[in-house]
Amino acid sequence: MPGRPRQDTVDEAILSATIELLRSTSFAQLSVEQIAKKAGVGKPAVYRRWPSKSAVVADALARFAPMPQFKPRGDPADSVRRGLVDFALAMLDSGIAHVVYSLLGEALTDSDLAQTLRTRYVTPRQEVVEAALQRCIDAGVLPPDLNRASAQSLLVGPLLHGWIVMGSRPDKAHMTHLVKTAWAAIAARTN
Amino acid sequence: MPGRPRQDTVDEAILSATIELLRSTSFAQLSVEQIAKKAGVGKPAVYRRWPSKSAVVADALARFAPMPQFKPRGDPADSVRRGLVDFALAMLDSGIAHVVYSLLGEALTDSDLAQTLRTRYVTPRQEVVEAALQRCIDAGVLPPDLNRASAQSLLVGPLLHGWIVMGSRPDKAHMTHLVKTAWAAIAARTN
Amino acid sequence: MPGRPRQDTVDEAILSATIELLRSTSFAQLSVEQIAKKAGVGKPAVYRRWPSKSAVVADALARFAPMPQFKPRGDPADSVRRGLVDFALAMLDSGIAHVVYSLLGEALTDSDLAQTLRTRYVTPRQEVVEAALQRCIDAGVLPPDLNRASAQSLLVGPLLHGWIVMGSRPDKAHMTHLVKTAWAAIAARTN
Amino acid sequence: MPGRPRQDTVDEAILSATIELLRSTSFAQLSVEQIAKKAGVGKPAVYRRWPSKSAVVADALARFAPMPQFKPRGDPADSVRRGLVDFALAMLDSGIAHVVYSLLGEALTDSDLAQTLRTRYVTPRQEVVEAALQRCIDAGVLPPDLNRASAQSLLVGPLLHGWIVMGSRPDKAHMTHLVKTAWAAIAARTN
DNA sequence: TTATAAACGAGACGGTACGTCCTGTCTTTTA
DNA sequence: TAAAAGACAGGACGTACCGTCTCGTTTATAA
Repeated sequence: MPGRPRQDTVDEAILSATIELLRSTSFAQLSVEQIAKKAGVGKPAVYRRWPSKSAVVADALARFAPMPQFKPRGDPADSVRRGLVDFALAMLDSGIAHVVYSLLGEALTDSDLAQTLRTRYVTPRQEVVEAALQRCIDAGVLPPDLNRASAQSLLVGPLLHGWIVMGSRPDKAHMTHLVKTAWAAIAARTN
Repeated sequence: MPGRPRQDTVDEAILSATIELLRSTSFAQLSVEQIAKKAGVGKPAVYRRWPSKSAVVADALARFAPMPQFKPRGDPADSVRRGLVDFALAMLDSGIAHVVYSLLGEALTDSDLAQTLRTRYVTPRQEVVEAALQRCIDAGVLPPDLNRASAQSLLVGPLLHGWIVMGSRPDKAHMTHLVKTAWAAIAARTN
Repeated sequence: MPGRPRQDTVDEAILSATIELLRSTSFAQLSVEQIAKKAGVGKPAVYRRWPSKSAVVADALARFAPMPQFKPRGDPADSVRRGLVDFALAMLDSGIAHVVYSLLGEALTDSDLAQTLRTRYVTPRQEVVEAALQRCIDAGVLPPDLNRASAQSLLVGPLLHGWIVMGSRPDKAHMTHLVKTAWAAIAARTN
Repeated sequence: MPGRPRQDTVDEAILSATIELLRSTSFAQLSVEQIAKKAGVGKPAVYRRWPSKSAVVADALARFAPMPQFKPRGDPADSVRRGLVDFALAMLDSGIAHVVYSLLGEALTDSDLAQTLRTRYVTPRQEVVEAALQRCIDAGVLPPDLNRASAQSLLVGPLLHGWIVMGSRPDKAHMTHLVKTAWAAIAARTN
């Protein structure tokens, strides 16, 4: 197939510029023009790759947002609890957690965006958590009939809830407390 | 002091138009011009009352978004659990829950908005939940040293978490399950 | 009629900027963005008044291009001949004669532009010439059954023909020669 | 020298496509991209051959625009007059006369274009007319000291003047009248 | 009762950004 | 090495909104 192929460096430059800008800008205030300028790229180079600002941002998150990590060795319950707390802290430190909320809000009235966001951002992270939970089940520290979706909501939902609604950054101790409490609940009963 | 006083009907028309539009539009796509047009009002009438689109939307949420309601009689624990589930369902039915996420995301880089949103939207709702939890403490079904912030995060955080990340509307049974599990956790131990 | 009225100063600024730019730019290279910037005006202020670049330029010509002038006293034939030569020289000196050709070319595939250009630019100038010719007929120096359209073509057509095709600026003597020769032809016979 | 040679068919395709498009498009609206697409050719193939849109169009005119033709036999004056009228009619019928005006307008602020246009379009046509006039001088029907430039302006200038400024297509009779009147003037006196 | 002054709907203002199209150049594969 | 194909940086297009500023009108005090 003839024609000049797209340069991967351009993709990279656009996504990097996007993440960089989002550290100091809200999603609504971010503009494609800023992105293109910061990336040293023409606007059409952006639109050739993504159909909208939302899509660029979704991809930038997929590419650069933190991924939960769980140590496969040692106490599996502890691995999950520590991994989730570290993930939440990494989100806070990344400076882009606010974008996730804006974008999830947008996605609820834009099914294309929702599709992208789930495939590229949400699902990969859920799968990592799922695998960690499975190790706990295999080790017998979680019940075999655990409802995975519920468990994820109960463990992850509370972590950034206080931060997003109150704006005060939670400390590690508080997060550890939250995840331990939730863990006790899901470990105690059949889900 | 002379001069024509502001008409309350204009405030009302603007906020109603805003909520109406938000049922079918994302926050980013909503414009003040649309709001003014739909409200049958000039743009200056909007800017005379609020400094920005965000501020209008924050006020519209404060005015029209569901408020948690708890029956003061009967089993206090059941009152809290039922009240929270009903609140979450009301948010889903209102068609504006997505705006809350977008707006909370915006608020993290806009302290004026954050201030408004907390004062007018978040805090009033937290206080209602707080009072309901206090009734449980008074009745002895929750420990007296309960950490209120943690408890709210653990109870509320999971409820819409699955919906926002997966886009599938949770049913009442699932929500009831979530809130019961979380409740068991906070009731069981000292927080 | 409600609403803030348009400012005449904005019209003026846009047309002046247009003429100014056209002295050193071809019609094809001129951009609405340049015009707006030079006029200290937003692009929408231009598009609120005219539907296209062509329309702005047509109006600018109508407003600022030279108008033929004929002395009503003295020898009427001499008045016409001198007036036409002076008009041609004024067009050359104005630095915008080239635009007339580009625009007439555009008008042939754009009937809206053609309409504007004729109403606002061509016809007013033809009428002035027509009146001067009529004075000659009244004075008996031109035949009463003169074909006006032919006469105008024969007198005006040759004047800038050499300039436009060869690019060399004709001098006054040459133009005087052309108009005198053409005059002899139309005065000699019934048209 | 090695390598693939240029295909003459490409030149041909580009110029044909240009002329074809110009029958229904103004010069300003024409784009190189359209030309390339219509010619089934890449843009670089165009830019390899011509430096700009203007240059392509100038060459297309040189290649496809009508050329004045004069019968060498019979009455030489009649030959010139008929030839000029037929030429003007051919220009009208070709559907590209409007381009000539736009392009001449552009040429006045673009000396490269002016150069090309004169060498390839204007001069060849003037030379043909010049030769026809010379035959008239040789035959004694025009004065030997005829100013050729003036004569061409007087004969050719009026022909399309009415059409371009009024937009109404002149008929053959009217053109014949114009050229005869002008002819009488230049034949009558020393130029 | 009459100023005065503010709010009203409307809409123009200087701007910014949109998403598209085109420019003229550069880079790839194919022939 | 020229071909087509098409990506590249850049710039202009014409539109939608931004938040501000007149307009002419309406409406309620305060003089």
